[in-house]
Amino acid sequence: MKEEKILSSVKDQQLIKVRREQIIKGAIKLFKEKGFHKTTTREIASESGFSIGTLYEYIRTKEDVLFLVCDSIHEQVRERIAQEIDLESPSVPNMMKAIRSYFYLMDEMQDEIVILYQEVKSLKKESRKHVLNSERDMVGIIENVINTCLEGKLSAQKVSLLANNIVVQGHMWGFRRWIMQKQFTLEAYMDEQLKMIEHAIK
Amino acid sequence: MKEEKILSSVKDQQLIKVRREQIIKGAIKLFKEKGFHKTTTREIASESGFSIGTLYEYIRTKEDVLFLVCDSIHEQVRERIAQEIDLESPSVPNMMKAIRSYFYLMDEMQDEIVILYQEVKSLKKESRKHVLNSERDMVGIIENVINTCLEGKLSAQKVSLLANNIVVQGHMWGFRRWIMQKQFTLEAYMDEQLKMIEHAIK
Amino acid sequence: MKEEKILSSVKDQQLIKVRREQIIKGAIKLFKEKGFHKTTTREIASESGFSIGTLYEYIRTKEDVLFLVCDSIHEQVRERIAQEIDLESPSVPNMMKAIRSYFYLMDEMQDEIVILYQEVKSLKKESRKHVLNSERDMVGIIENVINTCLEGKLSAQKVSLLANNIVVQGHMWGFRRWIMQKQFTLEAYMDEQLKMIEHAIK
Amino acid sequence: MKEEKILSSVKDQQLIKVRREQIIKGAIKLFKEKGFHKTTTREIASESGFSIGTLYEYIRTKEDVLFLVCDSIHEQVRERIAQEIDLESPSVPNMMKAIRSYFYLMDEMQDEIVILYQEVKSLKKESRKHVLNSERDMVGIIENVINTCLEGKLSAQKVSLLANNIVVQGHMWGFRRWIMQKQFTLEAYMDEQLKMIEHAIK
DNA sequence: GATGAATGAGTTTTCATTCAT
DNA sequence: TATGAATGAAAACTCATTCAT
Repeated sequence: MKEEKILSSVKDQQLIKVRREQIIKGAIKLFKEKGFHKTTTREIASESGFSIGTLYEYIRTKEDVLFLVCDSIHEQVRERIAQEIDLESPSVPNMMKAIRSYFYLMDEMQDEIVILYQEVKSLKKESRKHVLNSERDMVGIIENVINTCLEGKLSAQKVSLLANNIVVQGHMWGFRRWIMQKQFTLEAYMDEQLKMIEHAIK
Repeated sequence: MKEEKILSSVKDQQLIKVRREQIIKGAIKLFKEKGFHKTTTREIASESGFSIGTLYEYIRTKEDVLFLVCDSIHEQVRERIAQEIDLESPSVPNMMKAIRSYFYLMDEMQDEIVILYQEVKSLKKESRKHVLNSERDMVGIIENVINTCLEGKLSAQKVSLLANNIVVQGHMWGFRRWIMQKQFTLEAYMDEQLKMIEHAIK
Repeated sequence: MKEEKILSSVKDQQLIKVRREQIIKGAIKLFKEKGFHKTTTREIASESGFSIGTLYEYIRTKEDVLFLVCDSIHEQVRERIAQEIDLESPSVPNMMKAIRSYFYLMDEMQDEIVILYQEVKSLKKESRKHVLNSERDMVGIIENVINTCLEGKLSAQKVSLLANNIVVQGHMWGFRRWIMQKQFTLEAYMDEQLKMIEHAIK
Repeated sequence: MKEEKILSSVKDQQLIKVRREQIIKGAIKLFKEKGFHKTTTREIASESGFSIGTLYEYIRTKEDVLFLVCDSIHEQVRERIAQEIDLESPSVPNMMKAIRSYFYLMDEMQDEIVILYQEVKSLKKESRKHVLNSERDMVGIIENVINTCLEGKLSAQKVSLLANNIVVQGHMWGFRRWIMQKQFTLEAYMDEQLKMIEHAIK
């Protein structure tokens, strides 16, 4: 992980972890409400439960908070997906189940996903790269599910495209909620998308 | 359209149009490079070729510029699409041609699309609604193509979902360029997406 | 008068007079509502019925407008007072009648008087002097009434003080309206003030 | 008092008090010289001895400074008057002494009084109301002196009018200094005004 | 004479960051 | 380690004034 690269003047690693979790939690709440730019460091500090001075003991710049947040969101997604996807007995139905789990997760994490879509560009090159790599990993996980369940029936390119489509379809449920969630229930949305995917892999 | 709702202290409507086009052009260039928040009104003014005072003769607030930009992007997309889509002789191949045209357009307008994805949330409710409505219109156009070419073969819901998928697939070529354009040429991307769509409508 | 000292690029003296009257009328209306500082030259121009460019054909600076206004207010007071005060048959009752006339006038011109109290300090030294001289003239008129009617019964100092008191009592009916006009009708106010003045000159 | 209603981002109440006193002192100096509108917040900050950023830690808007100043002026007057007026043994001579004290105070605070006359209108409704109430209190104090010393000899209306006259006569020594102080010494001014008052209450 | 678009210096206000305690 | 007062660069926006048409 790259989080360690963010410097802190505090020595106690355990404390750093605790404080940063507070920061991430507070910041996500605020970013959901008003976005990164309209949130001030003072607000982040107070939402995190400590003073502005203390905040700056655990980060160097406001952008560090954004990085921490983006990284943490990916971390959460990764963890949850790892828990839910079961590739013990690979099969098309199990692949569908996995995708369904992913969609459920994306529904739960809508606001977080929107943060990623809107604020990643505010990261410096280096951090942005790291975050995009996490995103790439996510695609890799889906690709892996597909490959395992379809036993190489599809070309690598097709698998990659399908995986990306699935990932983005999960996102769009959230970032296009103003249109998708007006016309579909989550179940209907998933059913229809899955049907199309089934057609595509036949 | 809503552009007219942005007040200007200048009376000459023709001049307003010309100046606002300058503003939009300058602002898009800057927003592509550094985003809305990191672009200053002074930069917009000077990139547009006039003084800060003159800028403010044609807009009320910085947010007006963002609205002008978002609206103009949709306007461009709409115009171009209208030109290219030909529904005289509806057929599946013509539908594919239309989608291909749309993908080409999205390729050309990648940066603009990214602006929409990242900055629309900075608009006030009212303006955001207007912009999202333009987006809805875009989906409507695609739905129309599908319906015309498939002669009602698919349910309304399926059509809507398919149209949204196509629209977003056009966008993702741009906003996920760091992953898609590393693995696909534009042609390959379109070919593969179109194949999947063909499967889905069979 | 000093109004002539304000330069204009227009030659036609009659036109200058007409335009400046428009300016004064418009400006007084605006100054009453929002004060000198919060009124813009654009507003003055449009309230006067012409363009900003035309406004600047008849004045040099925004301060000129203020001077025009202050001078005009004094001019109006002077004119009206001259009309109303009749010193043909001097007597204490006639003096009281004159003071009463003055109070009525001050009641009518409350807002204008408030402008003087609040904005004269924004004039440049030169113009301020001129305006203060008009004010001095006003005191002179009242002194004259007193002297004529009391036939020199009071010392010059007493007359001067009494005149200043009367003048300011006229003003305070307006600039302390939030307290005076809550407790007194204009008639009651005048009656009581006149009674006190009568005591003082006995 | 209402000063507490002005928000500060600083927590230390004692420090707020100290800093605001600095602000008030600096601002009064500047307002005396150039008025509220021509004084910039930067000038206020530097005159107060700190940076513009620090100024804004103790106030919200420039208008807050004006309110602080107006409120403080009334506060000073109130304190000083309370000290000087002695109603232990009420009598006409003691009343005269009290008025004299008030006149002395007004002489000392001329510039401050002029600030009130010229700038109160720049306060928002709420703050203006508060300041005018302080002014009403001042009248109340004088009324109280009169009532106590004259044991109800005069009607309530007469007392109110007399008190207002006295208050304004105190002010006019300052705001009409260009005429009064050219013709009277402070002593002569007070003597003559007091004589007239004596006539009035007989 | 009249117009109104263009100008840019100047103003208020914000907020990330630092550092003494 | 934690605090929060101090800082000042930077930003949006205004408006008196000019001048070409």
